Amino acid sequence: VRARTARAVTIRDIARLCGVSIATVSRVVNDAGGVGARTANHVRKVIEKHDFHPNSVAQSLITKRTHTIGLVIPDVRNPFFSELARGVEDACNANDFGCLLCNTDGSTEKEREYVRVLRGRVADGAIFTTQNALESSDALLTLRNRSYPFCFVERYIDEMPDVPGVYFDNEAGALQMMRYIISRGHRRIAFISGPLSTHNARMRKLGYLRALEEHGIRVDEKLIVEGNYRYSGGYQAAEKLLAGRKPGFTALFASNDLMALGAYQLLEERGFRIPADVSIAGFDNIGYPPVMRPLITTIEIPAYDLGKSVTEMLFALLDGRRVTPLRRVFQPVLRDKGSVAPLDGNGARRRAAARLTGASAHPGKELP
Amino acid sequence: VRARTARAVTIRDIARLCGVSIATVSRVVNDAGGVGARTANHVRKVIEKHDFHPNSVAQSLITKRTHTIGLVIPDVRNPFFSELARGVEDACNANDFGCLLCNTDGSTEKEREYVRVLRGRVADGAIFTTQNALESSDALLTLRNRSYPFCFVERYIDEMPDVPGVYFDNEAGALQMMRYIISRGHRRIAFISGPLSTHNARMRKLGYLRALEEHGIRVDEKLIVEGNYRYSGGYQAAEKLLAGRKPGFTALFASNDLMALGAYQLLEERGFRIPADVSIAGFDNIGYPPVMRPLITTIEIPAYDLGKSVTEMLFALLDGRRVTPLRRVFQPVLRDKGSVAPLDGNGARRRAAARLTGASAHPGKELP
DNA sequence: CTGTTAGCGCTTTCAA
DNA sequence: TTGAAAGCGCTAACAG
Repeated sequence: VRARTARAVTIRDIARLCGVSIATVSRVVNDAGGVGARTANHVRKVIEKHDFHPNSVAQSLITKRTHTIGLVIPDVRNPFFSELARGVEDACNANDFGCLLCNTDGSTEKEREYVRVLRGRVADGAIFTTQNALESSDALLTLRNRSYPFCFVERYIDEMPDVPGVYFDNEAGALQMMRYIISRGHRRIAFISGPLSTHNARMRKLGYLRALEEHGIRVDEKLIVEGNYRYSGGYQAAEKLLAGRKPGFTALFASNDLMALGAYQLLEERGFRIPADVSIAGFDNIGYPPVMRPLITTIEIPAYDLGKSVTEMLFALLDGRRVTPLRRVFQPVLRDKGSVAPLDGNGARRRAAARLTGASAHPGKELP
Repeated sequence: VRARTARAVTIRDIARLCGVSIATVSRVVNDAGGVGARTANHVRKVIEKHDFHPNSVAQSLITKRTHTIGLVIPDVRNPFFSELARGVEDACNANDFGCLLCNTDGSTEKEREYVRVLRGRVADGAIFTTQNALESSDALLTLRNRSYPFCFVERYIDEMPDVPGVYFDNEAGALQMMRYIISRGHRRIAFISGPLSTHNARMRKLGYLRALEEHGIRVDEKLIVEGNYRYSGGYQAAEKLLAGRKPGFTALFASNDLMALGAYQLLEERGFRIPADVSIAGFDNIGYPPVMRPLITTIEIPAYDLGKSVTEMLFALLDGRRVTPLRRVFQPVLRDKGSVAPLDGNGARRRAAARLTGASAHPGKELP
């Protein structure tokens, strides 16, 4: 298979074929006007006939625009990011831009590498999302120093307050969920945070703490565990929370749905019924097919809209338009799916304790 | 916010700063050799100091390689495609390539548009996946005529037998599943196909039919419904299958997991228990968090591997290497998750009929 | 209205 | 070992 790209027809070929200069051809190609109707038509016909397509690399070299942006995310397979990516891509598409997909797996190394590639002017600008804040910011700092246009989504870096971004009000979301849980009568509420190196994890935790304070509930450090936003992390965190054998809580609030589900598995394995024995709440509102159970009461983050929104923000930046406000913040919506039960007195806790010796509901289940 | 890209430092700047020619700098940058050690070191130091990065657009113009490929898929939000995309991206990354994400939603219009963009030499090659075969092939035909390098994954177009591709043996997968279902005692097996305009849907159906023939089971057209690979499509198809009020089947085989789940919902709403009353099987093995129920016995398609594999195939094409074989076919693996129950005599069917008047298990559930 | 010309930033002969 | 020079395919003044 000899598949090397054939020599493409160039603007010069068309010019020669039409007996005009390449400038004229360029003008009709770009609808720049200033070309006689007859000439223009003829040129168009020849272009059509020979299926000429301008070489966009050459165009980019001179216009200094590639019409491409980079999207740097941890992993497209995470439903949250694929949703976000789709929002970005749709916005790009609407503006005749392409979107370069960059998966970092949260690795500073990979992110740095992508930054290197992007600033080679492969992309006109870039969008960066969640990452451990400090470690990788040096790469971003050089970008900023070169005044390379970029925006953040759900990524907050203290050192760069001037970078435009789209955010979600994580603290408000956690606060709202906590108020709801508390309104159902719970006072002993366990919390599984995200990795506290990330800004959003810290904000969610802040919301949790704020709510406790607001209701005069004493913070119990034994009820707080740091997770990693992954399923297995939720499972392990729940394991840790139950270490003392006595479930010191009637409700469990995980910082994202995946961890909530991981915790759900552990709890179920230990014989707890949810929400009868323990209530569970999550964050993200990952969309699964409607029949899928369990359903977790959660906070919805409009990932698609976040993606679309940053992209438009980035375009404003690219156009040299004023970006106001510098930050756009999306507000949370609570999605009640019934996994937080009302608490009648101390009942749930006592029942839970009683079930502790019960057989595992799902003995041989593996973690991913 | 004035964010227009600042003038970047160019090779000429470095040359001047070093007192050498740009050719020398170029040699150093590309490790082309033929440069004195002292000069090279000095140049490297200056490059480092001024943070020079070669403009890749200019490089591309001359080398005629952009180090980017295009990935054209229906929708990243579909877990199958995000998995595939990740495989593609990883392979790209390993070869210092970028991956341009192109979502078409199955629209011929969008696909054509992307083809136009890609052939502008934005990408060195492209990967195309599932789509209605005939309608959009004209765009692909022009690509081929221009000998633009591209490959298929899970997309088969009769008119282009010479395009390299990576495939999944859909017929074998369906056959394997059917044999399994039949081995459990089922003879009345309903089938929900994918859109028959696609090759893989036709192949899966073929596997279904082949298995029936193999076991001397008469084909009942009333047990075959065409779906659309979507959740709602599975729901509606199941509705149609139950139209006569009597479930004329003891097992239901859907051409993908999403439809299987949609059908599951309908069946459950109608009061059937699964798999006690009706068995259900799917295709794709979409990965959900481990606690999630229901589990559907299914055929696994290694989407990630498919993606990785085509990408490597495309790279071979780009290198002018011989692509052999022209087609790579991945084989199915059955994942038993317990949704296909053994059938004892006619029991299941009779029980199912009896339950028909029962109340809906999930009354107010909405479709997406 | 149209053509000439000078690059965009880089790679790559070809000479020295 | 190094440099000069010729482009890659196109756009954008600037003349005519």
